[in-house]
Amino acid sequence: MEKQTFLKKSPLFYGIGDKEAMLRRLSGGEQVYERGERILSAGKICERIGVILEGSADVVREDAEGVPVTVARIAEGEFFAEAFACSGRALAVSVEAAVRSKVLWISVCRLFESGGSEILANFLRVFAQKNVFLTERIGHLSRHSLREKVISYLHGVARSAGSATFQIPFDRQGLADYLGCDRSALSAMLSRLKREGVLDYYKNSFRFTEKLG
Amino acid sequence: MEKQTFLKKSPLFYGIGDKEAMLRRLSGGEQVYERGERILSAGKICERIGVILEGSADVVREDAEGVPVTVARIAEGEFFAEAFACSGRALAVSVEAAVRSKVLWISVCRLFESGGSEILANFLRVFAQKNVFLTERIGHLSRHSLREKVISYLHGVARSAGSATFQIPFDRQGLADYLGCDRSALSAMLSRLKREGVLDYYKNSFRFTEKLG
DNA sequence: AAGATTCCGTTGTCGTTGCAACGTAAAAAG
DNA sequence: CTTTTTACGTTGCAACGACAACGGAATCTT
Repeated sequence: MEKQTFLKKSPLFYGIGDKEAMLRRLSGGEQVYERGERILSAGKICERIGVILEGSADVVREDAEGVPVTVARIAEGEFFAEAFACSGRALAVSVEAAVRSKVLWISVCRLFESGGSEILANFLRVFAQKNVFLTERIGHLSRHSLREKVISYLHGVARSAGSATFQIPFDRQGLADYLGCDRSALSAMLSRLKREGVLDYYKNSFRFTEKLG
Repeated sequence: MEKQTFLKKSPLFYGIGDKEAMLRRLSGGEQVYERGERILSAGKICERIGVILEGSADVVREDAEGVPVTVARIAEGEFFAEAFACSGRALAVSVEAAVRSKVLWISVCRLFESGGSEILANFLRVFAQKNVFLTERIGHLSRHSLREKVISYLHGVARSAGSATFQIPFDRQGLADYLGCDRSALSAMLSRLKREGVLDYYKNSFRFTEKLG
């Protein structure tokens, strides 16, 4: 992805007149990382937001026993470390290049000091939206049984779609990760709900058989 | 809490020269709500951020069966609806006054249009920090067993404290809610970890007996 | 001081779910 | 077309955890 493409498509730069000039004001440089190379290390303070222009990167968290676990993948055009950089908190995760990747860095202090109100407003909107998504996911994860987790999630999607028929953006493994459960347990619960007549589904298309809350 | 106290203490107005003038620019008015009165309704678009100047409010979410569940309480000096208002998304929750309460409203469009860079940067920092907290909680909630949830959480606190001895800001029920589990199951797990020699604790004071990851 | 209330740990039961293993179907690679 | 890989569902099992109920300790109230 070219820098121009990113500038054009990213909500961070939406409505900014001279996007390239703005990026020059905010730029913290570009850098290429080889496959497997460490981009950011947990525990460090990061003062830049990273944008993946080419390639992809893995977010790695160390669990309690010190075993590294990949918790997310950053794809082309997406960014990372934004919350840590903007809040000034130490990184809780590390980031590694999954393949040879080009990263565009955005300096947070320049954003705060020489960025305009428009771009700050854009960042605020993006953060607020992410906030809503995270809170939503917490709502599902907080349920005490798998059945409730699944129904809570599917109802949420149905409500967003405004219809009892809807599609989900996950495959089974992805949904299991999102809901913090086992894939096979999820499959079993889905077919149980189908058997009970609550749901019907085929692949990623779902339909609530009963009335919608 | 007086408006001046809020302005002085809130990170939203940190470093703003004339805080009162800024608030006048952003103000969406003040309003008093009686105990039990609906402040915001799920499904609506909200264009203001609410600040509780006096009293407290409950955040109520409707579960899949339509049963209202209180998911959080907003205390004096805290704010609510900020993520929905700033992202422009419809409210996923309702807010009701827990007691007779006074709410200060902050207009988001004025924040975006006539607010300065400084205050936008403050909001951005606050959102980013909340983002980090939410992500942290998701990390704990995503674990597949209660044992892992508890250890993940406690290790996180220990790491923040930089010591194997630390205090937690929850009572047992509060921690159970945070981790999405049953209180008695949590108690049982804690005493099991103590019995196994992993942990030691008394009330809210904890200590890891083994090495810290 | 006595009673009421809250908080916490324990126990027992039963449904649940993580986990490993397997089979099938579809998709991708060759 | 054949082989390989990936995605899903199913099953069995053992461990787990939600839930209810209880008792004790500490705190608050009167």
